[in-house]
Amino acid sequence: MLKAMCESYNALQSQLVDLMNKNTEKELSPTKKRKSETSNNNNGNIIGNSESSSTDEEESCKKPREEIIKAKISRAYVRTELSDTSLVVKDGYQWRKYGQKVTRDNPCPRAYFKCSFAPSCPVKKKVQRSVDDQSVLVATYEGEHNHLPPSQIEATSGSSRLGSVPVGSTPVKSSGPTITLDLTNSIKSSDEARNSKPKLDSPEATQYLVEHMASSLTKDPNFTAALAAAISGRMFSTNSN
DNA sequence: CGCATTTGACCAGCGC
DNA sequence: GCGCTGGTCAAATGCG
Repeated sequence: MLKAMCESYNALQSQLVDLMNKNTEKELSPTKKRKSETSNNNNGNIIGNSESSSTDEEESCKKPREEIIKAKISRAYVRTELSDTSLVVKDGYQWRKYGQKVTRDNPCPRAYFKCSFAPSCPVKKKVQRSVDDQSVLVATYEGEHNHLPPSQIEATSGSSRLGSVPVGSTPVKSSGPTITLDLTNSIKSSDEARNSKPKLDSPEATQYLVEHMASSLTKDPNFTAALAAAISGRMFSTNSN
C-alpha cells in the first residue's frame, strides 16, 4: 500500500509542480494594491497552500525591508448555509474573534480570528464569504500553529477514535492543518470486511484486505489529492525551516 | 462573575 | 499632506 501511495504521490507531485509553474506565470498581473495576499497561488477551486518559497524573491524585489521570514498563508473553502451568518469555520482549532470589518471588494463582513488554544500561537485567520458564491466561506490562515490541534490532543490523550476531527460544516477544499480526509468509505469497507469475515487469521485474507484498501484509496481522487497536499505541505515546511 | 463577542476608534500602508 | 482602506485594539456588551 505504501508503495502504491508513493507512486501515486510522485505522479501527483509532478503534476503539482507543473500547476505551480503555470500559476506563477499567470500571477504576473498584480491587481491588489496592498502588500498582502500576493502569495496565494490558488486557482479557484484548487486549494491555495502557498508557501514562501516562490514569494521570497518577489518580496525581496518589491520591498527590501520586507522580512524574508514571512507568515505562511493558506486558504480553506468551507461551504455553509446561506442563513448562517456566524462566519465560523470549524477546523479543529480554537479561535477567538478580535475584529470584523466590511471590506471594499466584498459587501460581506470579514471576521478576524486569533488562535486561542495556545496563548503564544501566532496563527491568525480571516473568514469572509466568497463574492462568487456566498454560501462558501473563505478562511485565510496566516502562520503556523506551534502546538497540536485540540482534536489530536484529545485523540492522543483519550480514546483514539477514527475520524475524530470535528468538522461541523461541509468542507469544500482545505489545506495545511485543515486537511480533511474523507476516509469513511475505506473505513466502512474494512469494517464490513471485518464484520463479514470475523476470522482474518489467514494471511491470504489479510493480504486481500490490504490490497483492497490500497486500491480503493489510490483510486479515490479525493484521497490522493489530499495526500499530495499534506505531503507537499510537510515538505515545504521542512524546507523553509 | 468570568469569558467571548461586538463594534467603534485608532493606526499604518498606500495612492493621489 | 490627505484621504481611503485593511487590520488591530479595547471598552462595552452579552451570555452561560
